[in-house]
Amino acid sequence: MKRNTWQREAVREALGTTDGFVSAQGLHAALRDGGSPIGLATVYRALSDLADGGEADSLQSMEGEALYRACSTDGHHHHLICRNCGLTVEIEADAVETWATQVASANGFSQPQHIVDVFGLCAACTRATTA
Amino acid sequence: MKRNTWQREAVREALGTTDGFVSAQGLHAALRDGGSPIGLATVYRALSDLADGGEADSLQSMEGEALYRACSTDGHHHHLICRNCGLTVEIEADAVETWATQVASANGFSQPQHIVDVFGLCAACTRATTA
DNA sequence: CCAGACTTTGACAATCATTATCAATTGTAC
DNA sequence: GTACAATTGATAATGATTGTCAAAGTCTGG
Repeated sequence: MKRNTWQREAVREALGTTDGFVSAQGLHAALRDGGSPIGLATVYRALSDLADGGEADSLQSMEGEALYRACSTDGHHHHLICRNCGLTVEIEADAVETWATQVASANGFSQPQHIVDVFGLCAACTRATTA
Repeated sequence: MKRNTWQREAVREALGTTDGFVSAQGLHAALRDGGSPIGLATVYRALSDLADGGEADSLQSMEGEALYRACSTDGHHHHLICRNCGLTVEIEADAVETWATQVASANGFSQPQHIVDVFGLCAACTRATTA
């Protein structure tokens, strides 16, 4: 049985009000700063529950942290992430989906899963870096 | 100045004789089993040197480990990996390359990097699992 | 509203991969 | 061979994540 606790709500809301991807640690820090006495372990649990339930997406940052995000699009999609400021754009990639499936089956693989993410510098950060 | 030590050679060779991706820990264990007194830290250092020098590819497994592999293809390419036995197929993906670049610039992003890997069950493991 | 059953919490310890430390060792150039 | 600087490796340190378990919270049926 799943129960409704203010902690879970807090995590869900904190995720919702964040623009880009956040680490569990970062989200915990933010909640603490906001005055919430929530525990770190609880944030980890809530996040992986949300990810399991499809309410959040997760990915590994290039530094090896697990990052989470509440995504607006319901279905399967990928991300374009600014490696400087964290700005995230959701991208549809039907072409890539079918490509992945094809490549997999062409080589005899079943149950394909794929990791497809694009990192870069957003327009603003590109300007800032160049300047 | 770069020096040639038997340790570096050992790592290079161990990588070369491995089919799929290996974790640093796994490679170290293999070398030790083979009678080499090489140190764990050294394996890590050698691997990241090889990766830097373009002699090896690295990726993050779904379990959060860093995996390494000596790749035959010189240029940029991606991988199709069996999540059960580690069998790896190198795949060319021009379509994906251009797609990534396009998506990035369409959204104002510069310096695009992308992570594109496909995991699945290879033919053999599919049979084994179904049986 | 109340009790009891069952979850969830959270402080803390434990784990796991990886990185830093630093003295001892070993290539390399001359 | 000698001297110098890079490399090694045992071990400690780090940092994210997960396990533990008693205490506290939540839901359900009376």
